[in-house]
Amino acid sequence: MLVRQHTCTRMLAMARQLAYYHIQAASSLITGKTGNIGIIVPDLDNPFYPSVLRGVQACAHHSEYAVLLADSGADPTAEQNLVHRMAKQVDGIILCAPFSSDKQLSRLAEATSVVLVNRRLPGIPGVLMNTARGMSQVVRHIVSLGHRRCAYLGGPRNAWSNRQRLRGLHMSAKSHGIELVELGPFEPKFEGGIQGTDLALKARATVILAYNDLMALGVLSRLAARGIKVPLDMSVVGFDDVLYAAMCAPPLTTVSMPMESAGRAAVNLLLGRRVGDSGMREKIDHVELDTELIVRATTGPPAGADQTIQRERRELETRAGNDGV
Amino acid sequence: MLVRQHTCTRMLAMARQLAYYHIQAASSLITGKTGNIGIIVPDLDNPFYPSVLRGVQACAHHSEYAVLLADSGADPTAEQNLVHRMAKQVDGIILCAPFSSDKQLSRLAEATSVVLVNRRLPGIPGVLMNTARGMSQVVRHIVSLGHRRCAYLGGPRNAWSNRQRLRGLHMSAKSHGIELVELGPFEPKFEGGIQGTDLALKARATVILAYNDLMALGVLSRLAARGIKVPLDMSVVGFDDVLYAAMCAPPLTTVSMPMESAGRAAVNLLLGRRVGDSGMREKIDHVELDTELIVRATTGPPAGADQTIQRERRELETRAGNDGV
DNA sequence: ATGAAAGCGCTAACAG
DNA sequence: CTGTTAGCGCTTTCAT
Repeated sequence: MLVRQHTCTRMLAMARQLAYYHIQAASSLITGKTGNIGIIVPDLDNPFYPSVLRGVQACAHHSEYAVLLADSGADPTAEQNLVHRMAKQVDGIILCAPFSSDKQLSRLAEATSVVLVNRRLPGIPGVLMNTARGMSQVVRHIVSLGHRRCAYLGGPRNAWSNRQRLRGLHMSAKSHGIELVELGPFEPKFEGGIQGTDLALKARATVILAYNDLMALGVLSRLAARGIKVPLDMSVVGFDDVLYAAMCAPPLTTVSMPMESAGRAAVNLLLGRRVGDSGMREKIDHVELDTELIVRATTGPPAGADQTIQRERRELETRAGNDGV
Repeated sequence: MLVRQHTCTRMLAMARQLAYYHIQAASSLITGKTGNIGIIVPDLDNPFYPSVLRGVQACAHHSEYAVLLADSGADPTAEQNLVHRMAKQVDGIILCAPFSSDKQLSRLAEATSVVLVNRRLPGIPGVLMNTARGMSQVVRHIVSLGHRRCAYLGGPRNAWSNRQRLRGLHMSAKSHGIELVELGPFEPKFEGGIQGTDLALKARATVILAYNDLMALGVLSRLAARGIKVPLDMSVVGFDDVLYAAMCAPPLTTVSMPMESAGRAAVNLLLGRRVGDSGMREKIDHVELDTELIVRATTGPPAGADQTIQRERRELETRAGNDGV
């Protein structure tokens, strides 16, 4: 396997001189490996996806893979086509497919090696985010602030992660005995949040939990327009921790999703467990990443609680005074 | 070229039966066309680039091309490598390269067919955005509001578009006789805007013009933290019109850059004027897209002007009253 | 209108 | 350890 220094240099020089360059297509023809990995996202306008894209891109390039990108526009049919079109020129596909049915996905997984992001489906590897954990942190947080009635602004009814979040929320809400008003479904965008706000207000919730940050931003905007102070008169919490969540006013309390890590994990999964790899070793084909509540400035005690808290504080002071004397 | 109906159906049936699918790699070997186009962006975290990516993606897929994506991390060296790595498996590359030198870019353009986005370089096709136009609209807008002293929060010193914006600003400022305080360079991000704000305040500007929206958002945040009302005590205008510019509070006055159109235009340029296409026809290799000032809620008359305006209004009323009698 | 054959640049298997 | 060869799936050209 060793080659003399001299020979090596000579070869390199010759290669350069002939302007040689490796043509992937030719070798792929015979090896069957393309050196590409594909990623399909439903909507590049949602800052969530550029973030996972970033992780995918970084990790893939680190492993000398190129990245093929496609935007399905959240349309399952388009998604099908894209996967099939891509399948021929990639070694595997990372699929962000919140809307396709399980059956559709299973069919797709036959065309090529795929790993799902943010969706669990037995038999297909995937990277998941433990939203139940984040959700339970949210509930404990708002309960500790004194909230008793919470509105959830739902995302698309058939989005897997929406069902997931709702499930986590129901569990936590029940175990903490808080009332849950379930609103929606809404478009998981700014406008959806605006719509949901008025409904939540009417439902007399003291805290609004939005399906994602984009919606939460809409909530913030609508609340401001209606002269409702955050977090004084209303608390709001989002989901995702997109870039803007930290930049808005007031900065948004939200559950951070490890989007970039998810992208990296997806690539590793894809590269570690390939299609022809019918190993008997236990397939470690699911990765679960933790989510974390990030408390910023949009959550506080409910309006009613202020007086309670002030009363308590006064009592404490009085007592302290008494003790002092 | 015609084939009988019967033969056609038979072929199709056979193809299906054999689970035939076209392998791009094989044909690319002989035709030299890969059916892919590449795009290299400096930073996926800047919402600007996902937007052009969207345009590229949509347009490419419309033309049956696949899209190879790479993130250079704003590093010219990485960019060089990426281009060379990509060159072999794409028919052309769309390059968002604000930081590379002209010489570096020229060298890259030899490796494959490239089109530049947001950068003019004779000899290399590119899609440009007429920032001078947007900038002049900005200046006219703030002058008409009564501002006389404007701070510009500069982006990276060597970013092409920063130099471009500055040039446009200088021209317009001079012709309208407004004072210009040039600050920076700053990181073209939220944090950069925060930094710049205090400087602009100290410089007693009544309007802050940020290199991009992300910085403008930082300005808004810092201003709020310091209790300075926008647009009452300070006006701010951004650049780009990213998604969030319309969603923040107050909504940001900004110059909209046609990012998605730019992506589409880049693809068309690439596909229309290919490497072997040494036509004598005048090479229409530059596209210029218009930018437009979007006036939202962060610009208003300067603090001092309020009284002036009120006085004027009073005078008008008085006169009207006199006229009426 | 259809069939046959050559060869794109590479890798893998085999011969020296 | 080095050199040779066959052939991956497709397109193109040439012959029928």
